[in-house]
Amino acid sequence: MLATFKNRVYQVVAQIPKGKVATYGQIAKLAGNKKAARAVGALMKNNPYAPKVACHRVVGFDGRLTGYSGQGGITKKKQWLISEGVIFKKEKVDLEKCLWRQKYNKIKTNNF
DNA sequence: AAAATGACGGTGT
DNA sequence: TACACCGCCATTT
Repeated sequence: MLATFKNRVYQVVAQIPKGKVATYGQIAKLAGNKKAARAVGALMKNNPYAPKVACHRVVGFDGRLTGYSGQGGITKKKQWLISEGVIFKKEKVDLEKCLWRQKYNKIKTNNF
């Protein structure tokens, strides 16, 4: 396993749980470069690890469905996500509920 | 090695 | 919502 950027991206994407989605920027950040969101998309297009890599669970920063070279394109991707339990707001994903969170925010043990 | 490419992110009209 | 522009980055040719 080469520690290249793209491999890290595939590694991260493969960890996205069902019913959740991640943004290109988030993945890029986890991979080491939060500004490499664009590069992430390009890597998804190649997607040599498909279907192991859940490329369909990757959405835009606003939950917007961009890209997807798969069959049916965006429409199919949308349906696919819905089937996994992802909630949709019009043409966008409800990031408030379905955004993948690798790290949970520190819980306040001493509230008040 | 340099140029071209793109499934982004953000801002403006 | 649509369209145009620009900045950014890794991969590919």
